[in-house]
Amino acid sequence: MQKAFDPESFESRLYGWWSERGCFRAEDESRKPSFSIAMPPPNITGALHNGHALFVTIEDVLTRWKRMSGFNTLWLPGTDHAGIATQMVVERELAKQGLKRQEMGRKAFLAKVWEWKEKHGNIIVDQMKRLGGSPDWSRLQFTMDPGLSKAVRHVFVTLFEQGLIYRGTRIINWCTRCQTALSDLEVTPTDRKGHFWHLKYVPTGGGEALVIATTRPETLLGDAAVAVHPEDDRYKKLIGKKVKLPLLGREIPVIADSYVDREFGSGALKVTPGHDFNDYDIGKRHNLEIISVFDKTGKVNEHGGVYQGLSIPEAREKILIDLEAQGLLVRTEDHAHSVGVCQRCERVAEPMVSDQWFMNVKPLAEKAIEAARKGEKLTLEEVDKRDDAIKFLPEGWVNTYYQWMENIRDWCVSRQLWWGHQIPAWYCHNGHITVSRDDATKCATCSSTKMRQDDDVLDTWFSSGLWPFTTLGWPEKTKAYERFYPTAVMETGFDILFFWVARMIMMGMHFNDGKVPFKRVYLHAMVRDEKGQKMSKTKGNVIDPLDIIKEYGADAFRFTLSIMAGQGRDVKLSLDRVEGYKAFCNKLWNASRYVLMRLGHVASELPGDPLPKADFQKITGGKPLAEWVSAGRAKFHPINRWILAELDRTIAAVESGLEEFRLNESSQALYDFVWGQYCDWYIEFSKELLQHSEFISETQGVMMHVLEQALKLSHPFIPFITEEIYQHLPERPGVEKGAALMLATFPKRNARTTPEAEQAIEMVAVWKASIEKLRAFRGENNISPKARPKITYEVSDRGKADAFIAGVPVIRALAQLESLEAETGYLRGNPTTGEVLSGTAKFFIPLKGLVDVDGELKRVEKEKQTTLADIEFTKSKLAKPTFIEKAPKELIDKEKDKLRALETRVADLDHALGRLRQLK
RNA sequence: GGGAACAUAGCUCAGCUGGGAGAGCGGCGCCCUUACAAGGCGUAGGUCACAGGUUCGAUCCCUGUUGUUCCCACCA
Repeated sequence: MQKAFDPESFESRLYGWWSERGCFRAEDESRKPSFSIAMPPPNITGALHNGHALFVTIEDVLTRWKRMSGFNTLWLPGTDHAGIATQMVVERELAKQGLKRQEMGRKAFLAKVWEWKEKHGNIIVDQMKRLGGSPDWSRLQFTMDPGLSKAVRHVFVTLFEQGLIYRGTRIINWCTRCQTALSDLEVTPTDRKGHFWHLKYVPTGGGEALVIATTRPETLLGDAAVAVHPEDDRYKKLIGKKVKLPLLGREIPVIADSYVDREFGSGALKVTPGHDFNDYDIGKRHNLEIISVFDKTGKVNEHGGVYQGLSIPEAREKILIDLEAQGLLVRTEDHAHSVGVCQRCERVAEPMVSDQWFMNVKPLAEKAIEAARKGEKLTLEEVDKRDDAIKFLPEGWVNTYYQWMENIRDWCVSRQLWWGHQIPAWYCHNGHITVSRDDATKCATCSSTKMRQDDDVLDTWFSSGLWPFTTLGWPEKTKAYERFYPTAVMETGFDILFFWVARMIMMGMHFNDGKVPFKRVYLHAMVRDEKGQKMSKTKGNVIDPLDIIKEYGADAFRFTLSIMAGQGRDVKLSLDRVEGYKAFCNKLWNASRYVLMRLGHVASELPGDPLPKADFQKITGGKPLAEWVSAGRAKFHPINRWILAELDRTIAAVESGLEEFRLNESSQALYDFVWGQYCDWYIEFSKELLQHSEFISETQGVMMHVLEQALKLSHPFIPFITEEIYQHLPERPGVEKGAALMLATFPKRNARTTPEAEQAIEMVAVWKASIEKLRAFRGENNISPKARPKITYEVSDRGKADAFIAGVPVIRALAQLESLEAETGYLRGNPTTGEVLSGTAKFFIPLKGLVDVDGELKRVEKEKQTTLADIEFTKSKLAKPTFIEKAPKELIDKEKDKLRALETRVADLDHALGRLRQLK
């Protein structure tokens, strides 16, 4: 092993090695239980960002954990064609060569997109590999693969046959730049500074003009009426009368509708059914004419009179000038309001009336709500066992889901794009529609053979909504489908809860006999920068995950993401943290080197004390280490028993964290164990233990076993470094040479703590406390780390004498003492002796030449003060009659014991103070 | 307008349904001790946003206030 941890030297080598050995493969036929995750397919236009890194990490941790735990594990990867996004990227690319999609024609353009896809579509796949992701790449799917496309058609046609998909003329959101319809979700409300213009509408019969406020004066071209509230006394007499539309002079009626808010503006509303959602509804109620005045490119059409041909902003400007000139503009005020913009290009989305395909999702939504309601009442384990319930994690999201689902509206599924699944509907020259799974050549109504397929494609989310089952070969009843549907968990970002998760649940249940597509939904947080701001190119605060990997290694990055991915919390990515966890990897690396040296399998750099080369065949008598440990651990040295108990505790913590997707808890437990226990204490203890021949082989065995288990336990989080170290481990019974850690068995928690383990934990706790007290004494008194004092001890708790004495050698070693012997009366009472008390023992330290008396006086005085405060606090607690009456007995006894101990302590401190003062 | 989450050490966060607050980074001091200076040891630093309530006891449960963030919604 190299001396320094250098992730670049092994990451890509190991990934290739796993891949060659088929470590990522899931089996269609297997006796093992199944565990499956459908990967949220990244867009083919995407470059790996931190959101991807987070989901790859989380899903890979789960996948690797389940794989090692004996499951036939499928993590199914794929990519999404991402209709608008991809089409825009390719169009931009072509524009550089002076090419336009409209001029090329559909066929040639699509050929270019496919070409682009072949070239760039898998970049993100390679990037996911850099992170160590372990999906079954042999099953990689693309939303426009033939199988999936076939399934999409099947779904569309089936829904059409069921009357759930229909073609209709309705008001929809339209992007004049992308020139396509958008669903409600693809329009993002954005705060914009605008104006409120107050316009005059003059009644035809004369009289006072109506003043109407609008933020969009250009829409007056399409006004079909003016609406007032039926109870509004100001306008009552005008209802049924007509007013003259400014500029155009068309006469429009004044109607009464209770939708109008009397308090808002002037209380009169211009109604433009062709270009406003609410006005469209009002228009329906009053049978108003729908006048569309803008065309698909956002220009005024032939209904706009002299304004025809102007763009919307141009028309607005001109209209305002003209209104002003005619004295019809009463006043203008600033007005901040929210407008819907196209999610992709950020241009203001126009409500327009248009022919589109819609899906009635309400009936599907009801069942999807039902599944979540069931899941809410069940535990995670119960949900895992059935296929009709879904559990949300964090639970709070389920409310957001209900809110949307309960108010769901028909989904506009057609898009006026070329890149995507073309709608399987054909029109004959008589205008009949034929919807068909195969390319229609004959009209179903009139048998005409002059057929033309609908130009439109489906919303990208339509096909991704089918992802969890179409990727398994559905509608064919494939083995993969039988084995892996429903999937275990859907892990993705909350930002696509409605776009994707909700639709998968609806579609999944509808097309799979009510079986949910996944049993758990785990919504992870957003990755933000360290100040909590969204990362964006314009802010310039984007951290490229590939740069992080390059600088700190994939493992350190993964570990950072895991430990920061507390449920539902934002992940504030800070490079300081990544650096800290790289240090953790380095620690693990070096601890492993130490172990290998002590096993004699790596040339020791230590002068002298060569240890025998560990022969595990001999040490364990041919048994696998785990068996040898569980058979013999009760009789091991307390230090070995203790670290095994700590390991058990860690296994339990890691596992329970993983079960509930609390990756932060699992990784924190690993960190604490590896660094805080194994490295800081066990390895230090072992240096002493290995000096005693009777403990050498036992300690070598335990040291090796614990390292191996720790590597297994950490592997899902930090796969590369653990595999690399694992491959350096010496031969041992039960482990095939060259076996991959990735496919090793995940540690199982030990049944329960035995008395022997309890005893060892207690003993080691006493030793650690003694060492810490002695170190603190040295630190506070500025005793040089190089000094090796000779000190003595006296056991204060006779019952624990043996336990304490067994630890004397390690205390001596870790507290850097020349000697630690039983006090024989020589140091006690000597005015130059310092005393350190630690629970069960008292230490006597000759101070002469080591310490300055003033410093020590200060220290003791300070400790006395805090102890006195503690006594005060405890006394007052015990003095309360209500506490004595109502608090549990154990607690009261504990408090009383504590008080006694504190009082003894104060007496000792007074004693020490007296001595020190004498010394002065 | 409706809903949700959050507010704990200088910074980033733990604290898993109540019994005297923890970690990492940063700070300070000492040490290149034979796995690791990407290290070791020690140490400082908190009225757990604020105000009430429940309780013997509240960072934790309830109510309100303030602040931050997010989602949903048709106010022209």
